[in-house]
Amino acid sequence: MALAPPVPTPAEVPEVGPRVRALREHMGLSLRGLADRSGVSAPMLSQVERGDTSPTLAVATRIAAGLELSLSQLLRLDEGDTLAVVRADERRRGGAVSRGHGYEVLSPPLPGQRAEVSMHTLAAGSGTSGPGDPPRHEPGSRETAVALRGRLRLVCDGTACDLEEGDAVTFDADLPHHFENPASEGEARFLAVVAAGLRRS
Amino acid sequence: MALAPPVPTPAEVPEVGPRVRALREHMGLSLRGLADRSGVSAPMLSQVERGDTSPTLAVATRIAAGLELSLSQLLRLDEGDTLAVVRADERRRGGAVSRGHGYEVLSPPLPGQRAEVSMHTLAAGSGTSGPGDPPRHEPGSRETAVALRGRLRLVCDGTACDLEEGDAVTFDADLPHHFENPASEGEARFLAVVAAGLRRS
DNA sequence: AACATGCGTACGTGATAACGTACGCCCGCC
DNA sequence: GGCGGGCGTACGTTATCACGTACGCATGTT
Repeated sequence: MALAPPVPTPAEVPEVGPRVRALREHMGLSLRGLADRSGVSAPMLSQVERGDTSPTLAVATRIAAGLELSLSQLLRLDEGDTLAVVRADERRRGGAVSRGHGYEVLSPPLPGQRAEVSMHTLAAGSGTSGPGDPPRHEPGSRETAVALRGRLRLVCDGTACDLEEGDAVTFDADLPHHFENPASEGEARFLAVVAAGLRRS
Repeated sequence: MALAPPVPTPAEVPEVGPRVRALREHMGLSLRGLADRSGVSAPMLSQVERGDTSPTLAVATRIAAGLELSLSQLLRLDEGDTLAVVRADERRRGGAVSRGHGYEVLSPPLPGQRAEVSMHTLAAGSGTSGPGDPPRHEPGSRETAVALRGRLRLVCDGTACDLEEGDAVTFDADLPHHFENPASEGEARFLAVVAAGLRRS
């Protein structure tokens, strides 16, 4: 009985085929070449690429490994379009979460956006949020921060990490974390990139 | 890109079983309850949870949907490297693709990395590459660039786009594109974020 | 030309994923 | 106690995944 599920989600099957083909060709590999690397037969790869069959997780993992990717990397798919400019004077100014902290979102609010880029400014002695309100991001997201001016301290999951001008740090953004400007005077400025997986509502 | 090893990756299969069971029980669902929501039979769910079988991508997607997750969220078993710092003096300096162009990669070369962050410097009148060698990225990837110093021109798919200091732009990185410093004197500096993804071709 | 090499795909077979049904089990309860 | 209903799992069948082989088609050799 093809009963409509009670409260389910649309269950759209991902089309990994074109992606596998694009990645394989991007590496300059033939079907048999990828077959050797992955342990998956060339005809199977062809069928997967054309969407004739839906591979097993085990096979999909081996394909991803042959492409030197993790499975979750291989399966990441959404849609995006065109080109969007965010001018310096029309940025979305972030709400003042804590005093001494200001930020602007540099990436456009488009659907299909996979990475949010934001510029942050911290007054001397201030931080991105209080400990009572940990601004942890969506599970699975990763954050890269680049110290552009001044000195910066990242406290991630209880561990502090000091950054000099020009340093960069990458960490799991779903852990509780915040940034501080430890200097007694002078503004600190850093750029943050949060890359997240898909989100369902 | 050195494609040295014929069998480079060991291909470890992810064990989603315990994760599915944990998520299902966390939602207070029985096997049949999740079966109704996902459209996957209860015995199948039981086998998947115990690792008896490796589900198809299609089935795994329906299971994830029943758990109100995307597939990549369900499969997110990226072993956490938690935090990685790239110091300003130990950056991987990019090869000099064209004269007057230098760049450094700020994000660590870890697996599971979803966004590559790099800092670029362009001498006056130079560009990121010649027209003969378009540095387009992997199909589906998206790039966000932030102009940090000087003026910058992005030529994406034949269309030019001028950026002032502080401006940001986001575009599909699989299109042929390059950056230029149109000024007659003075260095330009910008930060680039490339996030991988999928776009239908 | 003819041959050889490598590409992607069609074919047939064995393995197994996925289904529906049915069993044993533990609880709450007339 | 007996009984209905829920749970997770074992069983047997069907659909299909995945493999090895082989074909047609483009290349590039002697």
